[in-house]
Amino acid sequence: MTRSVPKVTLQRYPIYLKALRKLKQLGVKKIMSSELAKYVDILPTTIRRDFSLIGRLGKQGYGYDVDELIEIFSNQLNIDFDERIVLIGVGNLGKALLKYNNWDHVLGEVTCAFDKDPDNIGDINVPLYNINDFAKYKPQGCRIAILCVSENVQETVNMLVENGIKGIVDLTHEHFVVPEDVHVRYVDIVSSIIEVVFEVNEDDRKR
Amino acid sequence: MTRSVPKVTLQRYPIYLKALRKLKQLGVKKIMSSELAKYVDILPTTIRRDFSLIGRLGKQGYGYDVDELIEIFSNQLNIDFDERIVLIGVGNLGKALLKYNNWDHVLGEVTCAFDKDPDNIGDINVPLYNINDFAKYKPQGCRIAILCVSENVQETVNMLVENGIKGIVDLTHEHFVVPEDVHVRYVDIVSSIIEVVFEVNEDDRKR
DNA sequence: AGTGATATGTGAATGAATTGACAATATTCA
DNA sequence: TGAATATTGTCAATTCATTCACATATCACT
Repeated sequence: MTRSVPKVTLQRYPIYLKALRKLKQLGVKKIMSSELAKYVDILPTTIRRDFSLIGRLGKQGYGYDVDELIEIFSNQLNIDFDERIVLIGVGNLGKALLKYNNWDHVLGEVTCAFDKDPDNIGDINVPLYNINDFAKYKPQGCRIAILCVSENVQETVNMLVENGIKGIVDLTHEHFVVPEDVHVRYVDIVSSIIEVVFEVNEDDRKR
Repeated sequence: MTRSVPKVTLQRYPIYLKALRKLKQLGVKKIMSSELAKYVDILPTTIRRDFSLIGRLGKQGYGYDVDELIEIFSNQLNIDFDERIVLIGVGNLGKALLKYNNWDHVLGEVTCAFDKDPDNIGDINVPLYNINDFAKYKPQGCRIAILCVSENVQETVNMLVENGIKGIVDLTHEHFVVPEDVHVRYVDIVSSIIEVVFEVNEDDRKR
């Protein structure tokens, strides 16, 4: 992973990983780009190109070894992350996410959570602290935060950034701004719905 | 919206819409591409180009009218409040989503929910039916489903598709396949985290 | 009303991503 | 063991997206 990976490829890696896991579960041992292509609906060439950015993962005349591929993907992605992730805001959604915390062992789990009102939250499976003590309890080297708060979003973000957070996965519906060296990914169901609706409508028009 | 809109532009529309709503709420009446640019972190030219695909929305020497823009976007995107959306699978996550149901009045709320075990679910704020009765209780004209099940994913998807679902917003971690006229958007926190981590790491390397 | 200032909309240039085509190479089977 | 087969990895061509640069249109002010 030394070369710069196109943004779009980056978006496809998780798709591959997910599909490969499923295939493994189905007992598939080897796969070739053309089969995988049908499975994930991405052209074989694109797949091979994407894979080749990580290394020579396949064997000519044979295909790719599923286990090996999963291994390599996880490692390659994992190198880049023994990553400590914190969850900010333990409301309904935050709680639901924590229950997911066994995220397929795809990445480091959520290390701890913060909330403005930690006393009124039931039992959760990670340590929970007051958001005001973020500086104090922030795990060493933690750079990534999942943002689930519903109030004071901008203020919270500012505080996180001041304390070294470099990447935010945003689950609020609020808009906020960050310095340019901080990366945000929006996880927004509403936006996704809009996009799907739009696609469906475009299809309709064509017919 | 007669011309085909680039995929990437499509992904930006919801970002614009969200930002514009926020601006409106703050009392902003007009905005120019350069201001909006700082706000959403997209270059002014890109913004203007994206907008121009819909029509001549702005006024030279003046900028864009916020209200008007929101209006046009919503219309053009066909994000009516009429869109009937169903939720499939009312587990932790599904329940958390239902609590969000007042999605900023951006689009139609979730009309009803389905689960394989509707009796063991507490109080929720929409009608709840057994997934086996989907055909019976599916709202008229409903095309969009939010998928939150954790088991029998493929089977569930097949059933939905057979019953006229054309767009799926997928919150499972499972891989599944759909006919090509069905559109899927993955909402996957794990993937998002992976992407953010990548970006942060890439930044690190550059410095 | 007319003129200057300003921001849009877009053609042309650049840059990024996808796809086609094939040489290189591992595997398989005689 | 060696030839035939099958599939990868990658160069080159193409398609798609971004950005530049400026002509064009609207507003604001005198």
